[in-house]
Amino acid sequence: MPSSSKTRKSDISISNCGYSKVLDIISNKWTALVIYAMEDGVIRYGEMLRRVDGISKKMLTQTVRKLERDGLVARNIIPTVPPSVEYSLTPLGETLLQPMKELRQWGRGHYQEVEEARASYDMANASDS
Amino acid sequence: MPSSSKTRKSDISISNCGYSKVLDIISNKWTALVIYAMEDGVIRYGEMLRRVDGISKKMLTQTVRKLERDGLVARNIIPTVPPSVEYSLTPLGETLLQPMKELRQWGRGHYQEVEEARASYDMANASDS
DNA sequence: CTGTATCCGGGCTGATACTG
DNA sequence: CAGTATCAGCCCGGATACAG
Repeated sequence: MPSSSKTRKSDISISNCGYSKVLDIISNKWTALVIYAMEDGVIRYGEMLRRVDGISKKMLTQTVRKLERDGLVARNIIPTVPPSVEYSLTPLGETLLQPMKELRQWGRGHYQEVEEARASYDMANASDS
Repeated sequence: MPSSSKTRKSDISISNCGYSKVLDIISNKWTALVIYAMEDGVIRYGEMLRRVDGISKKMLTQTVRKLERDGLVARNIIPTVPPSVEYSLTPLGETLLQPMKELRQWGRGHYQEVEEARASYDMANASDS
């Protein structure tokens, strides 16, 4: 897993908007969930593994590393035996938490409408190929 | 392209949060960009193709169809020769636009910090494998 | 407890060509 | 103009095993 600054796919054509840059950060499957696991403060690795339901160790590490690289998450290694590692949001990460909360609130408030729209759409197009 | 309501991968373990549901809508590569192309009002297919830099016809259609199914976008077919199709946000879509704008604003305001953090991180870990 | 390494399958995505 | 169809590649992400 190179920590290179090599350009990724999303660098090619989505650099004008400024919004896409945020997506590059939070659009991964687990990123947002991991951030939310830290919204109440410091949390340890194993605790996150439990809190973020369904995530694997691999993806948790990968996600948290990326967030650390982006400066949104701080990692604090406590040299005990066995070792423990604490994660928390940086001040920068906290500023991102605000807009994300609004998005979550939108989801809670409107997702049912979305599901109804889907059902309605599928109903109307049920006979199509 | 089935319009089936078959469960997708993201249904398995990310149904508790309510936030993930929003991600299911906007986390695709192009979805957010397409929504933004409509933020100023009605826009035609070809115009979007130009406005959303780098998107292919296939992905534009696919993205816009999904949004239509989710009830966020309205499609208005004008029976001319050659035909033209207008897209616009539904009232529900407009409500989503608000939180998204805040996210975009965050990106504009903080992305430079993120880039600096990345550079710093890469610098510190340059010698690693 | 906190990771890392490897395999591998599926879906997203781009490129291209075709259609009404 | 506004799509659809098909092919192929690549990366995401899950499972599993191993390590400090």
